[in-house]
Amino acid sequence: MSTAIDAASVTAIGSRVRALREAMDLSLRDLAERCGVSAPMLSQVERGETSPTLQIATRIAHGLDLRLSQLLRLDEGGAVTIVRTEERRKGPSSAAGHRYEVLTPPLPGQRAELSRHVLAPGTATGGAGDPPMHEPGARETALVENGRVVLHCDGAEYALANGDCVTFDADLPHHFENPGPDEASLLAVVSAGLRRS
Amino acid sequence: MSTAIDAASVTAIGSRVRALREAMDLSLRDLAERCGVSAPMLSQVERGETSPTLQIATRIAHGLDLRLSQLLRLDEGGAVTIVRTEERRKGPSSAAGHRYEVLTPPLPGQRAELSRHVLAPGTATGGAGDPPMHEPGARETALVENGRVVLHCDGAEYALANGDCVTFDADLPHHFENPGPDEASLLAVVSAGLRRS
DNA sequence: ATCGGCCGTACGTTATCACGTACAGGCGTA
DNA sequence: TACGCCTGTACGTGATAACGTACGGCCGAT
Repeated sequence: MSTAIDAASVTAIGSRVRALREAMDLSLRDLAERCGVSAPMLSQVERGETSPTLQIATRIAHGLDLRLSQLLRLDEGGAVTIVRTEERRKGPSSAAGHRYEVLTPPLPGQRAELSRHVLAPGTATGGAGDPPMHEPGARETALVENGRVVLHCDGAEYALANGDCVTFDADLPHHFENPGPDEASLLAVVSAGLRRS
Repeated sequence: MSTAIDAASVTAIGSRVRALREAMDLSLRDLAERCGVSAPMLSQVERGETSPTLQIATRIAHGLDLRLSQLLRLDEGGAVTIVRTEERRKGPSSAAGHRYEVLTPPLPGQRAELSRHVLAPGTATGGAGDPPMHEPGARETALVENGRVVLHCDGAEYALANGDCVTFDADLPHHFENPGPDEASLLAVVSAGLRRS
């Protein structure tokens, strides 16, 4: 089932490996020694004649000083995508005092989603209708643009001032709160984002 | 060689698949039908008793509405890391008219690097000493904070106004230019960041 | 010209992946 | 209780991934 797509991506991996290997100026045997995979196997993989095991693929990636996930990241579409200011997707203006916009395009291959959140004094993200918690493995980076906010993450609190940048596991329960007297805004980068069907 | 690491990550993948499947409330046979892989195979993969082929792994990922690269991204670890405003790493102030700061911590597990670039009128990123081009597979998202910039990517040019957001493959040759009369600043999110040895 | 060394690939063997079927255990219903 | 239905796993078979070895082709050195 869907073997066509599979085959395509598999051969893509192959040429990718070859390109990287040649870019590093390694012979098949060099790479074979680096990663513990036989040279003929590498040759077959590069030519798309076989689909390596995750185990083997991991070793190949490591031999190229890559993580397997990085090696496979050639799938999702290339080119350039622009989202103009007026095209931004607005989040539901549900929770009082909290509004946000998503700045990145809604592509499935998108690895990082950028959004800007504005919090009125005394309000917080995570109200009903807000994006609550992220999928397992998700990771979030937030930059405080204006004002002060408090990050509540997995029970703990972290006070953040203007310009501070915080990174945390987004699959833990979390939300941002604006305690101060002034309006606060922050940029959030969520890297991961899977989706139910 | 390095079979220990392999085994670890492979079994990790397994539990990951199981967690995701259960989170989607699917039985083995449900997922089997969704992705075209037999239920017993899925069971073995989930328990780490076998290392699936890239082909099979791809199908499994698709059955979970994921790209394989996303499924494998469970590597690097967690917690919360804060970079205060005054702790930011400054980029080399080499190129005249271009200065930048890195906002995210220098952790190896970091998936997305956030940086702010300021361009004086008539200048561009990519001068000598600047971060030139990114590793293969890297992907970059940029948000124009102030002024106007032109993205040069792989030969083509893209005019960006204040507030525009652009996403592109960062392993292509690219740089930003500020043509306008005013100073321009932009936030860049680079997701990937691998490293040669 | 000829040899040595390295390149990438074709061959044959073994290990194991992936399948279909068949089984033990839990749950709601008749 | 006994039945049907579903869950997840053990078994045996065919396909194939991965190995080691061996071959033709290319380049530099002697």
